[in-house]
Amino acid sequence: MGPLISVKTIGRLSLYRRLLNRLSTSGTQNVYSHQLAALAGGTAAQVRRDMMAIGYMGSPKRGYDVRELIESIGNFLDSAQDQGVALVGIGNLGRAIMAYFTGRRPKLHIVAAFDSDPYKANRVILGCRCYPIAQLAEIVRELNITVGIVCVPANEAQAVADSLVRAGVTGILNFAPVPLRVGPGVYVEDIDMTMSLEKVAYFARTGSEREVLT
Amino acid sequence: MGPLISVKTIGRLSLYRRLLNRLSTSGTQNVYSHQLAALAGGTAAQVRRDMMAIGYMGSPKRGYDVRELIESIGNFLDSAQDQGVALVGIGNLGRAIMAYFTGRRPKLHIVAAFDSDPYKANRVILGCRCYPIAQLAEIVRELNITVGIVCVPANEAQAVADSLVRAGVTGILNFAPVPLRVGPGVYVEDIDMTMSLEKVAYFARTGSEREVLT
DNA sequence: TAGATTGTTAATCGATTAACAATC
DNA sequence: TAGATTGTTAATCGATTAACAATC
Repeated sequence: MGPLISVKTIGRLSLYRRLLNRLSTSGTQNVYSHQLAALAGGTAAQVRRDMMAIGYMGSPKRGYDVRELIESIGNFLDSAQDQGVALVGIGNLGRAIMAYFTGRRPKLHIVAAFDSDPYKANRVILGCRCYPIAQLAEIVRELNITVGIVCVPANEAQAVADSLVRAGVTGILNFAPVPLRVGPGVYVEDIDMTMSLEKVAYFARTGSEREVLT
Repeated sequence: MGPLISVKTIGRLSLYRRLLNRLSTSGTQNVYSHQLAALAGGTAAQVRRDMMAIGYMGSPKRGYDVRELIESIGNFLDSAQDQGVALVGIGNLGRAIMAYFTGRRPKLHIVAAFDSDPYKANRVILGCRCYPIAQLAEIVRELNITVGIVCVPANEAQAVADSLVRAGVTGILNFAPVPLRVGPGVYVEDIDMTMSLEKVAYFARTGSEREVLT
């Protein structure tokens, strides 16, 4: 059992790594907490706390070593073995997400896609095999898939989530515009684009002095 | 100047309204805080706090009136006039988002799209006129657009955001995998799908007892 | 009335911020 | 050394939770 790390910290680590990769390719070898904070849109103290949380120590003289830090974050975030991902719902959004994630992370692959529409199933999209949703449980078990991405309409989302969990999935990224209810062993991250757009529209209208709240 | 409401509350109101609309179409007339909380994945106390924040009062006997509550939330969230939205970046994700939001909210329309690729510009997608990015400032001002959606690659995102803000946009929904820096008068909501997927993969692997943290 | 739900206030909890000694 | 940055601890802040009187 590793150290206890919050959801927010895990998310920031993902962001830090991407920012560090960009720095690295442009030749930067060291970075100070306030520099990384400026890039990430946070505070220097928060960056240092996050680094302490994963047990990576900097030095007062040179800050953090970019290469070592990327590696330390990878030790935390990345799985040792390949992790399979299932995408459910191959509509516009599903296909865009498939294209977006393909080849982005070496250990994290979308290895199967599912759709209730038989015309969408039984083909190959971006190198990923698509199946009818009736085969979901079978394929998820067979391929040892642990992560699901839900891109189906709101009224199908809960049933899809239930099927995924029953088949052994323990983490779900949910794009359906409705919260999912799952058991205690399963982590769900909701991406609610409608909510986000309405928030933006609201604060675009009423001014951003309220942005400071929370 | 209306009452002070937090970003989180505004987001939840958006969710409540959608859930209430579903209840309404299925004939439900009243709802209790714990029922709405169960649907939204929150607590009853939180729902009641949110209702108090927008000044809508329930009754101990009948809880909240669904129809009135939908209307009260609308008074808060919705603009009196139409609000124009600009979408920048008409790749896979951009087109999916365009399809996703088209016709979803009566007062919130994507009225212009932009892309740096001339082959994508100067056409109509889903009823929305597309322009070369060179015309962004001009069109945004002309159409009084106040909300921008950024779907361009990471290395172009900050420049696009700067252009949008200069042209008068005061709210940005950012899908580019990099945080945007904007001045104080502008609200930015980041949707970082890579971060979200890595979080899900991490907690799918390490178990969800840590999910409780934060 | 009895009872569940409501609005409201006080207590708790966690995260952020500020302060500071240690380090290169 | 001087000085900026680091890890660490204490103070602050905000939100959530719990407790409770008021209401239909």
